[in-house]
Amino acid sequence: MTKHDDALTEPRDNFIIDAVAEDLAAGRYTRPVCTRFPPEPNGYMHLGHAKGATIAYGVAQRFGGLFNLRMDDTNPAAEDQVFVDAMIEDVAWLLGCDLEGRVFYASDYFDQLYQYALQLIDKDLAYVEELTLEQIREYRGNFFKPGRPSPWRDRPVADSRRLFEEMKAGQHAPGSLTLRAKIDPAHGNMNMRDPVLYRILDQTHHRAGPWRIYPMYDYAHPLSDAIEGVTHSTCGKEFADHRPLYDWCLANVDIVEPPRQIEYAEIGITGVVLAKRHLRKLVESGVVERWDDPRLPTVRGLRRRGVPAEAIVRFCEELGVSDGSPGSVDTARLEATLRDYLNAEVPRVMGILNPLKVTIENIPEGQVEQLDAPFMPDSDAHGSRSLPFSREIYIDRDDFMKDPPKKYYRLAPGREVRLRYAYVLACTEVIEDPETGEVLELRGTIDPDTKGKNPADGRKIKGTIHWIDAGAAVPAEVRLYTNLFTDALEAFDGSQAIQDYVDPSSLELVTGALVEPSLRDAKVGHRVQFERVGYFAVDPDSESAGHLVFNRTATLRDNKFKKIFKG
RNA sequence: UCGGGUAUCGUCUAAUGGUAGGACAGCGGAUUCUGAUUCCGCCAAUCAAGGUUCGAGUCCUUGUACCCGAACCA
Repeated sequence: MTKHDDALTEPRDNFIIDAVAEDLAAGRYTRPVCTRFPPEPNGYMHLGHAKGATIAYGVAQRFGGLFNLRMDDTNPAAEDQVFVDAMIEDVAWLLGCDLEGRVFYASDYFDQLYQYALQLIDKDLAYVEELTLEQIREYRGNFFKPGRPSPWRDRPVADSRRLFEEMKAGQHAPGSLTLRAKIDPAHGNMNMRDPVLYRILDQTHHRAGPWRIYPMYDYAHPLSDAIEGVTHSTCGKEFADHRPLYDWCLANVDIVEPPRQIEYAEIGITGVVLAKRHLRKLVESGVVERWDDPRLPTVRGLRRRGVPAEAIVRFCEELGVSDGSPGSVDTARLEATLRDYLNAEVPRVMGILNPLKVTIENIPEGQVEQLDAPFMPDSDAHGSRSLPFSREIYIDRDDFMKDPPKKYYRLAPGREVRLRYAYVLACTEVIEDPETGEVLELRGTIDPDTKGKNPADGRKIKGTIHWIDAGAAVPAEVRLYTNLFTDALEAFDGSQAIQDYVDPSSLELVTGALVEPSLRDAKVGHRVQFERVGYFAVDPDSESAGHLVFNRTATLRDNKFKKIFKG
């Protein structure tokens, strides 16, 4: 079922797995273990969803069971088919599976759900309410004040049944009537104070068609789980208070071996905003262009940035599942997992963000040497390519300094560096703009006896830099991303405008970059490491832009280098 | 003030009455034709107070702190 080799095969044991194992041992279910990921199709999938999907999928995998993707599409006012399609695509990509026909819709159960509601009415466990929204709220009380019974609570069963049928038939105005469970108006748990089961909506369902009554989450969810044969229904702890109602619904209609809801602690990520309304605000206000902006924590955004699905899944798994109180992990954790994956999997190439020309005076004009360079050092994993090398090359401006500090072991006047996979280069001359002092070009010589070996006289070359032959360099655009938000986000409590926390330099556009010739026909999505620079992926814009566009997926760690300049 | 939940290194997470462990972050060092990777080392925790027990992070009592909950949203 999965295409990911290592990531999902052996999820770590956790308290959910223990609970499922206990249920199995106790013989609670005669059907196979089945879990589900139940997004509402009213937005794009993000990291928070990814964790939920990973957990549910992992439990199913662990027990050789089934995994359902179910659209919790019970509120047509908020939902849309484009989100349904996007969600299916994202989940399939993330999990690396084709879902094998296991995509379901709560809206497909509307008829069955209606029948169950009739059962509740007939058992005098549900009644049709005539109170308005405001009245219901007032009657319900609050945390400190118990609710009191609705005057319609003891309406005869036959009346409720007739009214409910009329609601379905569209004979009552939206908001005029609801169906309520008859549980306990004064219950300590607010969810149990005669919760609304059905409301009338003047909406046609994007999938189910011309319905007029729509089930509420608390009613539709447990029954949808049961209808699908779900055994274990995982969700965030914010639903723990809903579990009694989940169980009540299942216990009072005609259902055997009811599914079991298990809540785990949702976890935040520092520096990341997941709330749908804030994400939407960022898109609508134009802070980011689209939902797949590589700075967004949406699955589409991460994917476009070059983050592999396996890395996301592994991140979710490494986080673990706990029933503790929810906290926040540092973004560094995501990056660590990402780098770990990329480091092991991605080919090395050379790319220059800010080119500086170097003329090598002891190479004759017109001479081109082909140098063999592996795509993965010390490994045959990706084979190798041939790099042209001639009199004119480019290096990165960051790799040259006129007046370098002591520990700077790259190029400087009179100093030597190793050109990666080539020769040792000495800088003999710096050509500057006489007015601005800007370095225009360097001249130097190579030591011809240093290909594949160190200088014979034993001198140590401490630095190695990347380069690209001037005649073969391919122009490219590079987009450098950092966190979308400034550190001020820490103080964000959800009430301010999220746009005010956006870091305007979170995207840096580099238009004059150069990449090595092996990348000329790189496909969209292709991931590489520009040696010494970072990890990059080819952006879809490459197809329309007429040149290669790379997104920086992650930087390389640079813990030692920082110190050279910061003392 | 009601209901539910949770307290373990800075962070996330193990330890199911028997050596408090791992990962991330941080800090040292070694190796390196990527200042990457890799390797080694260091730092660092059981919310508090009582109790049960040969033995408590785990069980009990009391207290404290934090999270969630008052849509005809999910």
